[in-house]
Amino acid sequence: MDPLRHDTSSQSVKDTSFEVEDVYEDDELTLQQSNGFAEADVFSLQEQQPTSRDDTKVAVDQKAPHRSSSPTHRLRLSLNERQLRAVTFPLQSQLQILAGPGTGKTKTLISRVIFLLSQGVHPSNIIVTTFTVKAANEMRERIAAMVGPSVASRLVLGTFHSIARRYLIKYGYLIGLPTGFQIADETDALHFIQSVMKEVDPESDKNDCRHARNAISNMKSRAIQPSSLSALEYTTQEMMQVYSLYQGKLAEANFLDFDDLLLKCMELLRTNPLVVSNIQAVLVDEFQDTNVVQYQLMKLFAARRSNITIVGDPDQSIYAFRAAESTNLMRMRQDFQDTSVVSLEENYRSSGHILNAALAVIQQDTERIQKTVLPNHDEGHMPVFFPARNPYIEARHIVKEIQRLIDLSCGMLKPHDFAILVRSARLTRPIESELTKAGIDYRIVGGFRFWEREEIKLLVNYLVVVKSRRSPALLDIINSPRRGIGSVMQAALLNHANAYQVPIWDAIQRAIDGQVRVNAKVRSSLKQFVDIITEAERLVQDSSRETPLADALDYLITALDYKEALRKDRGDTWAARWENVTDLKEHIRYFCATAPDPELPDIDGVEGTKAADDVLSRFLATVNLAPSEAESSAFDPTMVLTISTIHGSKGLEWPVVFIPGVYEGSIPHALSLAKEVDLAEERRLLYVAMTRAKGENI
DNA sequence: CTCGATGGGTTTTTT
DNA sequence: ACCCATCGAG
Repeated sequence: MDPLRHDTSSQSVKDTSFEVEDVYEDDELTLQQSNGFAEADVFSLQEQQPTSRDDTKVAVDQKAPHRSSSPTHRLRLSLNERQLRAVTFPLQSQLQILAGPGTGKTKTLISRVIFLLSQGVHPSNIIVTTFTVKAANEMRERIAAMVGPSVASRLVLGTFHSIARRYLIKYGYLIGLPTGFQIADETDALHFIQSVMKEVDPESDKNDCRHARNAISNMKSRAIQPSSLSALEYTTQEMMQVYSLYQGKLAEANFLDFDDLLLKCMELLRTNPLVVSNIQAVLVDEFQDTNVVQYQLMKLFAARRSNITIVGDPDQSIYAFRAAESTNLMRMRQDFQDTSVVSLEENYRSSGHILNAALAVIQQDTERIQKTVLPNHDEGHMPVFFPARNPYIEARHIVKEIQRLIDLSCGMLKPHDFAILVRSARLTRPIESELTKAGIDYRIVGGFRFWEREEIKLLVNYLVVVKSRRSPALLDIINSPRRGIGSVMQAALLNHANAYQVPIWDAIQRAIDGQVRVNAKVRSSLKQFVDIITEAERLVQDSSRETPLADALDYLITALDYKEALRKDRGDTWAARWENVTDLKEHIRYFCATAPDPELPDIDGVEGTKAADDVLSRFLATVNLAPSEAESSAFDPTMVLTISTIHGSKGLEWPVVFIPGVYEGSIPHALSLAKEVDLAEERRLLYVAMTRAKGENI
């Protein structure tokens, strides 16, 4: 027998299961259950939502033949007692599922969704929020595997941000939001802040801007308005002024930043609750990481029936720096006095020794609420502590250990069974170079994200300019690749734009037309630049093409001679960068071929805006909200090891986990040493990292 | 004016 | 390793 495989049949838990068959056929939901939770074996319910008229496209699955003769979607879930109780908890109530690491949290949440469907709740009347886009996609896939893609695709499922965006696109006009708003990513936001900061404090540098950006985002996450006086307890008059001016700039350019998406959606639902009147159930994953605004949004989503299920674990709250408040758990119990709590205590993931070590870390927090953890595995191996003199020795040791374990297990452990989890993205460097020396492939999640890479951002910014002629993006690309438009020329253009109150794009046009004095060389460069953009725009809008967006990108890359530019400019890293460009091309082709986000259901009595959602805007929104890495599929996925920040590792697990840099200054981070609340978060961070280890009964 | 070379100072975590 | 400020060459 495979000694590394966890043998589930030895579980002491009572196995309970239910099956869903032909769940969705012609608007009828059928559930078949066995030895499960209800007396009736089979019952079916009419799709009963009068407020939803999302019936036009239902026929997709109709070609599925009848139950008796067809292969049916069949699902068997084995749940333990607590999980089952949570899954089948009565509707029209509030439920908190407190689930420690490795207790089957996601499985329980998914099963609850299936349960709700089986109870006749229409999928488009269920909102499920997840913490990342990746988690949302995985969840949709797993649900689709059980109930079919047409049901799964109708769930309103995504991050708070992406769901908010969908509501705002459709109903934003109700609160006077201009159509076609754009989402400001981190770079855009910083650009705006920068220009505001210059006005307020000409001495300010980039670091001050970052600081301001964080401070403002934190206020917005708490729903503090720029006009709020009480905010002065937190921050300075000056900062509030920056905040206020920043909001002005955003509005002027028709931008919403991440926080605005949530705030505007909150405003929308407060003033127009009808918009979510169809919603029968709201489920929130990673509840301990929601901020106040998200909590309010959750309540607003559920305003009609107050049917709320949340899953969370205060011990894994690691986003307080982003204004997440795990006290939302208590807040919810106060707001909804009948809230029930189910704790999942059985840990199916880690060995006993690992759990004990992890608990020893987190129990140092005296404020913490004690929790029962029942290891389902044997004690297993002791975790190893290796004191290293410096990062290079540490990296070498880790890589040697990985090679040793692979050899020792006779290839049973493959590189993809290993993860290296770091506190800060930059700590990966020595490790990367050791891995490269050893010839082990790795991928990095979090940290240097695909979409944040310079070459990717540049090309995306070209697309942004093609779409909107947006000034921040325009300034980013105007001299990249180098075309002789230096900072002085840029300042001149900017000046002209400001003086005449026109967009920078127009200033460029005027320079070409000779209304602004420039020398011939610059003029021809500008002309060339403008031509490239207009030609790309023509391609994007050419509806006779199959993949206009991908074609436009190809054109841009060729016209810019981007490969050559990289080779010339980027020394030894140009090849890797070019590879990223190839990945981007592939990603866009794939994107062109994929279906858009499902539309929100129409609500009787509320006019929705038909999403004028062309490929390019959809793509750009995806880039902003879902900076997931584009999986480079070139190599064997089992031969790839994972490097991730601890934050990025949440919800994942590996047989072997290394946590480098566990020393004061790294974990806990130097910037967190001053305050006990921050230290507590660092402890939880280490706890999360340690509990990623999937213990095996060897 | 632009560009490339040179040298010094640096970085938490992210939707 | 990357970002920035500075400076001299074209």
